Amino acid sequence: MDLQEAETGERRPETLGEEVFGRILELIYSTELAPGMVVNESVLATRFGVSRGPVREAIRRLQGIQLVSREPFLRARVVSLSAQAILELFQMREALEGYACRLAAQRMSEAEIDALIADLEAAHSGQPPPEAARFDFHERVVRASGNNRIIDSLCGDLYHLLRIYRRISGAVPERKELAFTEHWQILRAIKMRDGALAESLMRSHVERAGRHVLAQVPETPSPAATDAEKRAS
Amino acid sequence: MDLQEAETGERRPETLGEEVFGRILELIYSTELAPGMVVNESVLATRFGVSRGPVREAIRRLQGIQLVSREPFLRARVVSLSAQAILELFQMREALEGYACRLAAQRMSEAEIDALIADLEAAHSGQPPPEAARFDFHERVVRASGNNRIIDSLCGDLYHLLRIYRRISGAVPERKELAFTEHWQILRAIKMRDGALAESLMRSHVERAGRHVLAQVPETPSPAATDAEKRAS
DNA sequence: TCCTTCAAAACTGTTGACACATTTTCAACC
DNA sequence: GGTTGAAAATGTGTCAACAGTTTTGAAGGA
Repeated sequence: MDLQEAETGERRPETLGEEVFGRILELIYSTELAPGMVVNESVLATRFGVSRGPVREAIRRLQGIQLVSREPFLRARVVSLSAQAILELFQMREALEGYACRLAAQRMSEAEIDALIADLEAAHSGQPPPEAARFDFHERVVRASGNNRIIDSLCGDLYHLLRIYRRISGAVPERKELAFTEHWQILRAIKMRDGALAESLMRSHVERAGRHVLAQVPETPSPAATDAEKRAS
Repeated sequence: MDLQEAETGERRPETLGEEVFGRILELIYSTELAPGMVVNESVLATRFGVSRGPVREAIRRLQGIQLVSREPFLRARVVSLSAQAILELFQMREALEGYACRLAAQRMSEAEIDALIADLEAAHSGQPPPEAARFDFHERVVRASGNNRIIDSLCGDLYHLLRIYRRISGAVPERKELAFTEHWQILRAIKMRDGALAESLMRSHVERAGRHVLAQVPETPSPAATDAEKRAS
């Protein structure tokens, strides 16, 4: 289980801090570290076979992207988003993805647009892709905006938070069909170079998605906070 | 110069990491650590009379909010924004502050709006306030949006970056007059509860401010990068 | 003179130990 | 039986030393 030995293939020297960061992220995604649970430095350090330094660094980085909350001498915990916080998260997505969509309508080349349309339809009609190269419409549009700051914010920090709560709303067939239609309309607006329309459509789409997630998570202020203590020991 | 001794007044236990973070921030604001200059862990540690641990933590936090750039084993440097990066920064502000403005138009009470109008006019007609309680129109509007995630992003991370480059465009009388007019128009739209108009006006206003900053910083890919080495030694 | 090579210097990454704060335990006391 | 308060236990904050990597700069060759 040692980290050093796991690094067999030669690649450019990655620090332990980076590695541990990714490992903890996986623990959070897999709900082994569920929202509300405590993130213990020593426990993780011994588990990964490293000292507390790199673990501490990784946790601080997770704090930076708001995945764990913490105050000076208190224990760190995986964030447990309230309904209010989820609403705010999707509002921020509305603002940023809407604007990114407007930029994309201005900057994408005809070829890029056509390629994106083709990929969208292929992903919809074809069988589910091999997960490795999954088609992510939102990420594609955001990256097409060309604004690296917005790209980093949406595909970095916010994406991690969304991913925790995406599992909830995933795999609902009817929603999937509706999403395809909305995605297709957005691309149509981009192809027409109507930035304002594209932005408006994207906002509506994100807002709808947000409402859907909120409906699935009606009232769970800190679901795993209590029994988390048990499992941590 | 020791940090422990400087902390004479009793307050709740703040960690050295927090303290050092603030100190380095001040060094960056005062241009003692100018864009492009190296941020050396050991040097700062001895300067502040602490070990490298807290300094390292503070630097990592500065990396998190994108004020210093760094790769694994390379030296950390204060970011030196390119024209492209400044453009992207203001675009993100457009998206976020515009949306915040729309939210503010929906959520502010009549009393809050009137108070904000009064403060705006007082700050404009009256003599420059005592700096401590400076009137910041943008921050007031953003906080009025009620979206904590957007508030943290704009008043936290982005604000630090803007502040470094705000010095450049500050104290230009004609710009100041124009800004007041634009601020006043935005508030008028908010009072009319016209969120779409308020958002549109705020976007134009931010974009104009961005162009103004860009005009002052035409071509300086890394101005202090070269002579920074000298001063660092 | 310029480029290459290679060792010393400087710096960052990592570690284990120690100091301090918080939480929990548990016994004395109302 | 419930409450209070001190001490143990747990966990975070800080430090100094060591290890690995990058940079520096001087010697050697074309």
